[in-house]
Amino acid sequence: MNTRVQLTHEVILERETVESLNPTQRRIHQAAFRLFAEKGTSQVNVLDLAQEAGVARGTIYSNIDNMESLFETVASHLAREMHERVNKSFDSLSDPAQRLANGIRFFIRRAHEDSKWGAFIHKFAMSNSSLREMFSSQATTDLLSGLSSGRYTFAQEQLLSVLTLISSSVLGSIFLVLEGHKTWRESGSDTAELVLRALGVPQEEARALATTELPALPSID
Amino acid sequence: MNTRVQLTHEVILERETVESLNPTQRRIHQAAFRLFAEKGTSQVNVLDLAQEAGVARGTIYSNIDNMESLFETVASHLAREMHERVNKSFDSLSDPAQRLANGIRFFIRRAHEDSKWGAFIHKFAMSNSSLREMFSSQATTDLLSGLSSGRYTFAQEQLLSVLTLISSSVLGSIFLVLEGHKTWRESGSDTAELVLRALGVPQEEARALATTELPALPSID
DNA sequence: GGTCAATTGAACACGCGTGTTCATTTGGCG
DNA sequence: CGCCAAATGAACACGCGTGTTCAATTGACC
Repeated sequence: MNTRVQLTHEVILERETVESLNPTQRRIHQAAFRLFAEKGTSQVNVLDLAQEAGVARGTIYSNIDNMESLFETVASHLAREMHERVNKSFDSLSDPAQRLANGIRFFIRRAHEDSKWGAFIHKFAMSNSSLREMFSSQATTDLLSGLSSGRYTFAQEQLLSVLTLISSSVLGSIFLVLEGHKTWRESGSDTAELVLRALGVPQEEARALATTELPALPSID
Repeated sequence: MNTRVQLTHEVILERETVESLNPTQRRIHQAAFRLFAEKGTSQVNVLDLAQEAGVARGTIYSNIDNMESLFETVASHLAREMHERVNKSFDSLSDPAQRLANGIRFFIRRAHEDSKWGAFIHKFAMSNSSLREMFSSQATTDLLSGLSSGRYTFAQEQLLSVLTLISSSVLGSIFLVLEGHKTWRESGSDTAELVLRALGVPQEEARALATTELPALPSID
């Protein structure tokens, strides 16, 4: 029972029937999220999961198929949730450069505020397709509109390289914050500024865009 | 029996007595390198390793202590080898921006030429300290000298963020190449150009520096 | 109070990987 | 040829995780 949702730039994410999760399943999924973030997929076993969820081992088996699909569900749920909240926040912003700067900083701030979330993203953003799509669908639209409005100065053929630069530096920055080597403010502003400069935004302007007051992430519904 | 080696910028790598590896141990280490690259640390078991090395299971146990130290040895050997070769190539280059561009492209080209190497770097560059040090020690010197010569225009306090941007975008680019989404030439030049622009190098100059003929990596001894 | 679905937790069989031991074989070298 | 260190591979005990079954318990709801 899945419905398909068309996103801004020909990227498709599956909408899971999250609503159909009963309380027990929700606890299991939340526990799984924490464990995956801490230990990585291959290190999470059923017993740990049961204990973390405060549930008996048998309950796990009667509520999930296997670890793999559980992980997939958790990851795509995460991707969808973040994607929607960021998009919602973008409703009030038209400047693609400002949106990009804010997007970058949203991710980095959230990794700071919820280190489990940050760890999860950092571990799986490259290997999981839902998360990868979240990153690229988020940025592609704004990159293209920024290009055509002359705000960015890179070649169309470099789009994929630019996308990769953006997502990987966000991940690197999240890592920096998680390890405590930088505050999220510094790391977020620095990364946003550097990325904008790479795209052709003049230094002073890039700095300004990267250091505005960052609004709170809207919640969904 | 380890000797310490002082690198250019107060970064220390251990010199293993690689020479002391007998032929059997060398085969085991090389097999381990391949398996770690393919499957990740936690998925390599003794039986697989023995088969890949063309050796009996008992031989593994009498030649290594455990997987963990084996991995550590392999990783730091890799870091040292690459570090030395890149450094050697830099002997003939004085421009920090040209060195940085070439360094970035060396990594990406090598990942293409030896996909096992690329996979290993991509998997472990962030989590292994030897590999992390290789990245940062490689770049820090040139970043600082480029800063003081006015070639780069970023703030000293952003050094760590810049280092992170560089290493993570190289990793992202390696991923792109490994997945076959881009050729190493495009991906390498794009990444080098984008990074230089982020540091303040004007677009045309950045493009030129990122598209020069890339020399072969020197071999060591 | 009775019903029923969900949860519990113990028991079981199974596979896989570890690390050790050891009798046997191999192959290089004096 | 004989020596000896290294390599072999089978056997063993062990721990851990899986996935299944099932009788007993819980607790929400009518």
